[in-house]
Amino acid sequence: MAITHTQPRFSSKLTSQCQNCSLSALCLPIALADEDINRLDQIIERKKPLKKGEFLFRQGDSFDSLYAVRSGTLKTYNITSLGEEQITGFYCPSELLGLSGIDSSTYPVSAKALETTTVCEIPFSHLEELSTQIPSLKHQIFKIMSRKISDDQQMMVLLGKKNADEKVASFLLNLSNRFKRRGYSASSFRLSMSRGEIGNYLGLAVETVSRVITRFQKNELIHVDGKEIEIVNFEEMQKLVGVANDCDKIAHF
Amino acid sequence: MAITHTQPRFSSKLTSQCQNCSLSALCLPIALADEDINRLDQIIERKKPLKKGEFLFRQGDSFDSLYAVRSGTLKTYNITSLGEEQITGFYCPSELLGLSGIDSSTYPVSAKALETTTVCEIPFSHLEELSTQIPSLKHQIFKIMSRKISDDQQMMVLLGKKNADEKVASFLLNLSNRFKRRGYSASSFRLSMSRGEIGNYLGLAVETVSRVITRFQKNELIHVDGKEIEIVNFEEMQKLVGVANDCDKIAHF
DNA sequence: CGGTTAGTTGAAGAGGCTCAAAGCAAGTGG
DNA sequence: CCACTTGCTTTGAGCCTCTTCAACTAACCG
Repeated sequence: MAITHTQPRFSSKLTSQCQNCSLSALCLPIALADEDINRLDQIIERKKPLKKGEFLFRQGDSFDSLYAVRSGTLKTYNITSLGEEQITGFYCPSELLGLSGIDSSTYPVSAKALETTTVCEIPFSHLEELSTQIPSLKHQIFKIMSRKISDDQQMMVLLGKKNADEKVASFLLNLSNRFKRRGYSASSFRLSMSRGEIGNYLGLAVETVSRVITRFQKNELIHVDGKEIEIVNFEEMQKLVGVANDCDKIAHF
Repeated sequence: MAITHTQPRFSSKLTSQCQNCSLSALCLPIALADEDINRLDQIIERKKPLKKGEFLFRQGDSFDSLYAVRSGTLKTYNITSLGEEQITGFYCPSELLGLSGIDSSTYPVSAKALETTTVCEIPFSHLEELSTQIPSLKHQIFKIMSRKISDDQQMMVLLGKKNADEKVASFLLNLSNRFKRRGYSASSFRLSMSRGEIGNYLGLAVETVSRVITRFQKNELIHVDGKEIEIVNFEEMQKLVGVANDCDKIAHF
């Protein structure tokens, strides 16, 4: 489990790892009192980094923990009856994964690192126990799960109603917003997933993704260099998406 | 709010409405002790029936309550930037709706009755409070939300990867399973939604839905009479879906 | 290096959409 | 009780978007 808790736990001077963490404002501890953060901090295990391609958990593994991404990126996916992979989400730093495992006591998806990735493991039984003692923590969990539900429903709209251009534009703007939230550039970032994974996620063929991205570049909406993306014309991109989607959603977070 | 609580509340002889409700095994109270069910029962308001087309709540309304369907059916949908409706779910008796509103304090979708419908209103602040006192209730809420998340992800797979036949077959088998769970026939049921609404939900044109259903009937997979559906050949239907989807998911419930 | 994987580009084809029209059921008013 | 409206469903025909198949390039790695 490789935890490095060398500091006395309830010292009022020495802060917990959660308090030091640059993601704490986005992650679970939001709106918790200092002493509560310390209690949460105690149940969290910092795991050693995953290398690209390694599993955090596999579809069918028994569910024990939620995970918060500290650095890197993961994808979750499940294997369809035909043996093909279907990606259900990408996870960036500060984002929580594993929520879908609570119900069935096994993870219904696999989680794999797209690059070197570190996570905080949050044993769910401890979290649940702690949430009994800290109502605001429980509230926070409800909110996070609720948000996941409405985000997924936006994704359903995207998959059901949008064409290839709209899908790719939505995807890029969504990533842009997620980077922005944690203080990185909204206009310039690196895709940690392949074109194939983007297509899989968006319900498009690889070739279509490639063509759309190339066309966006020709029309000077974005600038592309391999996995490096720069969004040049935000207005046009948002017009493509239909303005009212991802951006609004991120705004009220 | 038109509640008809004529019985003394904590009598050990007179059971609560939740206990009498035929849906209690499927709804929230599952796994609660009798006295806890009574406490839950107290915060629940039975609302007067909604007529077809009436709103339970509207996109943007302030979020106060979850709702459990007692009878009838509802759809949830949101309005895209182009002003078109996008259906995000259908809700049958015993199913809970409103979960996506917890995060943002307003409902991100509208809920409209597809036929005469009655619901139980569960004020969320009360539920949350009660869940502090009853850990198993809190656990139950986590599970329900988690299940919603994994169901929605299955839906994303359906929308992203499946063709028209597979979508319609999945939809019908999913409904079949939901009817079965609450004791109705799995093979014979009535669609409370129009072809247009099915198409909207599945990301298909009305015409396509109509054609697929007609073809299923020709191939003797189902028998159709307007909104009445009878599934004749389950094996073939499940082959279409890919076997491993909805059915498995329902099985481990 | 040769081998492998990821990405791009072109051409052909299919699945589902759009448009248009007609059938059908339920309700409304004369 | 019938004519008319209204909304939902079905069916046909043509078109368009995206997929599939294939070839080619670039990058990466033992």
